Amino acid sequence: MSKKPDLPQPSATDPFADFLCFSVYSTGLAFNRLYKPLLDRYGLTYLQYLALIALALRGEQTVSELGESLFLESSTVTPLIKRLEAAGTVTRRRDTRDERVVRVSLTDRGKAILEEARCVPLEVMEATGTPPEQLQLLNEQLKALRAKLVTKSD
Amino acid sequence: MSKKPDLPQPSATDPFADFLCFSVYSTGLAFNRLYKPLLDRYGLTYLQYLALIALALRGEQTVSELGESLFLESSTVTPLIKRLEAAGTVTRRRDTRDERVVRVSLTDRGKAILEEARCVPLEVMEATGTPPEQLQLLNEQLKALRAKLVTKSD
DNA sequence: ATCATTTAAATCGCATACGAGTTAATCGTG
DNA sequence: CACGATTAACTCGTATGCGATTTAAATGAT
Repeated sequence: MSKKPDLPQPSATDPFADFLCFSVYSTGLAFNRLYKPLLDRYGLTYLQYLALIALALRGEQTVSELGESLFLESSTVTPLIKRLEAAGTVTRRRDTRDERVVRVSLTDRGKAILEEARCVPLEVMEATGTPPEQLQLLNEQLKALRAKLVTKSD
Repeated sequence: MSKKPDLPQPSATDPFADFLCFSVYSTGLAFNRLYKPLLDRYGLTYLQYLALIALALRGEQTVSELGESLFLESSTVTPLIKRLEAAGTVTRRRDTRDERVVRVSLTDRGKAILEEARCVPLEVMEATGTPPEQLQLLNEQLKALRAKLVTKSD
């Protein structure tokens, strides 16, 4: 009677694993844990590292723009960049045209640290033991999903 | 001359977007933001909600086991479950056999709240506007990636 | 020009997150 | 059974994260 065979039902024994939001969440934690000891050597946290990368690749940005780059609110970005400033890796300076905006840019020291840490993401990607094209595909899927989620939360 | 055409090179103009770890990170933030207002009605944070789900689907767990379920350290789980206990959604009780371990379980109130919030994940999944089978595929890829990352960070 | 509105950044309170270290209970080996 | 080693949970300090509010500056409508 065409009864359904036992297809490789991914997690029949553990329905908790089937929450996509949880997989995204916990994979993020796993990335964080893998990066942490590698970045410790440069005195950077995971988020601080991402912020420096964003500044390196996109250039000087206002606090708001950096928030958009990192998908963070200004209430998170402000203390973040203050710590980076204290560490001497970025500069904050008020726009003379519009005193409300603060422009953030990498210092030479920030650039130098990024240069030293150049190999870190490669190490992490190799640690995944997954072919690059597959990682790239996953990245594209996640970006598409993120785009949908962002529009739904305004 | 079979010159490569302009294939849809995903992010030729924005290399920052090509960090898989960042896509995972920011998609997690996007999920959190989408869930937050929906869970507010039940007095739950995103993590508290995930913890209740884990307890509902896997049953009573020790603090360590719940940490493994959620991929969290005990230093995160302990305050989390204390807040849930204060809210009356879980109980903490010392194992009589081994006074070191604390067993966590859902209260009736916790179960009732989960029941009320039953529709939330569906709402979120619908908000993605993505076919379920595609979400399922993405979930499997992420779980595989997470497994690799976890083994590398011990 | 004045004053309500808007806007950018910062501030505040709360809840994650983790590593390092602590405490208390159990285990293991003699 | 004694006692060092291990283990489970907890505590503490630091760094995210966000929503709500605040502050200060720029805008805009009359």
